[in-house]
Amino acid sequence: MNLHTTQLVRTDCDSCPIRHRAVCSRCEPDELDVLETMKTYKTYDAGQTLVWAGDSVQFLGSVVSGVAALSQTMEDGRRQMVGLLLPSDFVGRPGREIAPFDVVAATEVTVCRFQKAPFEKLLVSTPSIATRLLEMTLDELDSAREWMLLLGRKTAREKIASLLAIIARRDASLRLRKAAGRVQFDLPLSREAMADYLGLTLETVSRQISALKREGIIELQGKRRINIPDYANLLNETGDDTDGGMIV
Amino acid sequence: MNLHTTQLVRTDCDSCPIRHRAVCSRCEPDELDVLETMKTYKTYDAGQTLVWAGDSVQFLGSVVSGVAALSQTMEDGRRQMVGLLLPSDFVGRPGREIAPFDVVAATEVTVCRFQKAPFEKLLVSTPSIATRLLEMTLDELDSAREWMLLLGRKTAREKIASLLAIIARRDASLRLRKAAGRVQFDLPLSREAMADYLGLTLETVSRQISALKREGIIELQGKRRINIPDYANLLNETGDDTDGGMIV
DNA sequence: CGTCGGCTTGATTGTGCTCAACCCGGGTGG
DNA sequence: CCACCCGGGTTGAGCACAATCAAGCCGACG
Repeated sequence: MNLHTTQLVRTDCDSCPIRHRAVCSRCEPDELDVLETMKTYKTYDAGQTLVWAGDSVQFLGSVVSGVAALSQTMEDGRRQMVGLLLPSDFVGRPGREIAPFDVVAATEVTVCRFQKAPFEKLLVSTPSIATRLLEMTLDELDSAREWMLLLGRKTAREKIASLLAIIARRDASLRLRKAAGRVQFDLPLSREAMADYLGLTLETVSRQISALKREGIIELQGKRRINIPDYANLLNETGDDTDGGMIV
Repeated sequence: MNLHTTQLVRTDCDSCPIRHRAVCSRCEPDELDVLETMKTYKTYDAGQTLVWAGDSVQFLGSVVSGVAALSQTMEDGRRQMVGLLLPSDFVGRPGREIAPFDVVAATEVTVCRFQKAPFEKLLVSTPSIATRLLEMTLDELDSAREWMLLLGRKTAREKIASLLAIIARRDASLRLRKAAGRVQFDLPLSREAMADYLGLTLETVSRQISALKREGIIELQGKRRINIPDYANLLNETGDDTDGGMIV
């Protein structure tokens, strides 16, 4: 479990990298002061489980850095990822005692955590947090529904292209640019994690990545570094409206 | 478009069948009075589209009776249903101008509607509505994630069994009973709608239903009336934890 | 140097899709 | 009243895409 890597730090909300996108993005300075006294940072190793499905939930919070995966496992071992938690995304749900899904760190992950009960009280008394959380939840619901189209109707090739396109766009927006023309980024997911997310086997993932590489739509440096000569070509392979109606 | 069937009615919230489950379930009498002045009922024919994806949203509201489907279509015609709206479910999302998905009546549907802008104002000033909406949205998000497991990892047979099990349970809960032993109900969906929901073709849906019938797990009276001799047997075919960990 | 985990590639299989014919019941018009 | 049509559903034959089973590659690390 590598507890030695777990850290407890406290930093200023003003200088927080996710300040403008997280649950607290609409908070007034005095509200932030309250949060500041409640929060604790914790960092998890890649592969560590933050929350087990079925366990009672101890804390809620925001992903500050790294990537975590929300997933579900059937008795016979079939697994499906049902959400990717990226920086600024919210972990846990107020008002529910038991966690419905596993939360696993895909990379090293740092979370800004709050005890569940105090945060729930805050939610009632602080509309700026409640409203933002509602907004974020509605966005996540839309993403989940987009993902349902991918899982139900897209081909393996389209699934891979869609995932790469989404990660590319997200990565671009993180450095405040628009994904277009030549783009490159690091995959935060292993082939197996991609398979779990896309509803495929890892062999199929590997084959489709090879195919896209063979056709020059993507280039690889090592296993994880992806280089896209022309983002538009990649979008053509996603099966989506090429003129950007996609939500995520 | 059968406009002649469209009705405008006004009824008392106290006697509303979805009073205890809808967005308004936590409202105080005075808050209900406000809603009462704002609401309008409208009934749609089966097959009618309540909202087109991409159009600007005119209203929000609750499904009072009937079943509506939320769905998405790709340019080449592939379609995926991404949500079923049943009585008490909320239609539309505050804070978004453009509808991301089509909303189509699967059966005749009656909706209790509010103009978007006034309702959004109410949302800010009335925590009992905002809180309830957050809770409902979180529940829907969980359901969507459950559905992702089905779409990504279940076999055609498991998909059909899961859908039937869910409808059976829902139907039972509507008449305040638990699904167990012998159960029967009407399918609110055509074979095609089932296929759209399950990420299958209608031929596969038909074949799997025939297979379940052949094996005595279900019985049919006509095309739509389903009779389940033993609900536990059906659950065995869903691929889920048989001891009821399922959410929906 | 050997091992191990993550990944790639190959051969084969099988589930669900496609294309196509047909059935059935209800509604319509001659 | 019957013939016809039409939409929804069923069934069949063949195929294709992704899963499965299996071997081997590559780089990191002890």
